[in-house]
Amino acid sequence: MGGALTPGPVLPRGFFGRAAQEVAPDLLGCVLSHDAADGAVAVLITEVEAYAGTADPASHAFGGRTARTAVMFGEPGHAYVYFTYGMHFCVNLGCQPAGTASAVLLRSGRVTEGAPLAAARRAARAASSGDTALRETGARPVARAAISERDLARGPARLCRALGIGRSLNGADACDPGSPLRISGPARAVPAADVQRGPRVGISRAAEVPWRFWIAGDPTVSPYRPHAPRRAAAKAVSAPARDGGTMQP
DNA sequence: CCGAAGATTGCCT
DNA sequence: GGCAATCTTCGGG
Repeated sequence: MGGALTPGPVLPRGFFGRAAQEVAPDLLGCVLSHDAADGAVAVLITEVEAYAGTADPASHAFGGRTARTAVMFGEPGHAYVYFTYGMHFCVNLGCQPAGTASAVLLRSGRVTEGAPLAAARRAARAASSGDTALRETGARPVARAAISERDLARGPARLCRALGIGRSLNGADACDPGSPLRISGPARAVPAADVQRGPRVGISRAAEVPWRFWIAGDPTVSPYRPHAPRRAAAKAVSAPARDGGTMQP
């Protein structure tokens, strides 16, 4: 109970100087903190995924360094923040020495500090998007149930939203005690028997590699979803019909 | 320059 | 359980 959730000191950079699949399970139970202008939020990490850089077909760094993935090739312990699906941010922590790209994606967590602020950030997002249909139909907004504490940072994009992590934190040094974004050691070590592993979520390549790690039984762990390719937008009235008619269900 | 996919989420039926 | 929202990134022409 009392005091048990106080995080340890900021992790040393050497912690990240290993392969991502070794670092990943050790990040469970650690605490990511962000001090922003509107307040501080901290999250205890409950679910992560390892990405092995140029050697991993599922990694953004597969095939080499680009402007987007440059942080992963730099000094370990820095945040690789990327934007996806036109609306979501996700945060990784870089591993391996400079020159070698790899990272651990922080997928889910439990808010341990600043829950009201985290809830406000999540609610603001819900209210500001998806209201096109409301305007077009003239319908009034439906009263939205409060976001449960469990869902505040459940899933990589929601974790970023709760923490207020955006593009400006790309490259932030999470091992610097003076940084606004910091990663601290666990308040309590997670017993090895409580660490489970399985396939990574939502990737199309190397989906069989079991580099997702989570705390067994934790309610904030996001559900597993296999990769679902997005259907090509059918904009014209006439269909392309260039597939010869064969389709597999 | 243009096209296509994407380490997701939330609302729809 | 299906699918729309929304835009950056990167590779190919």
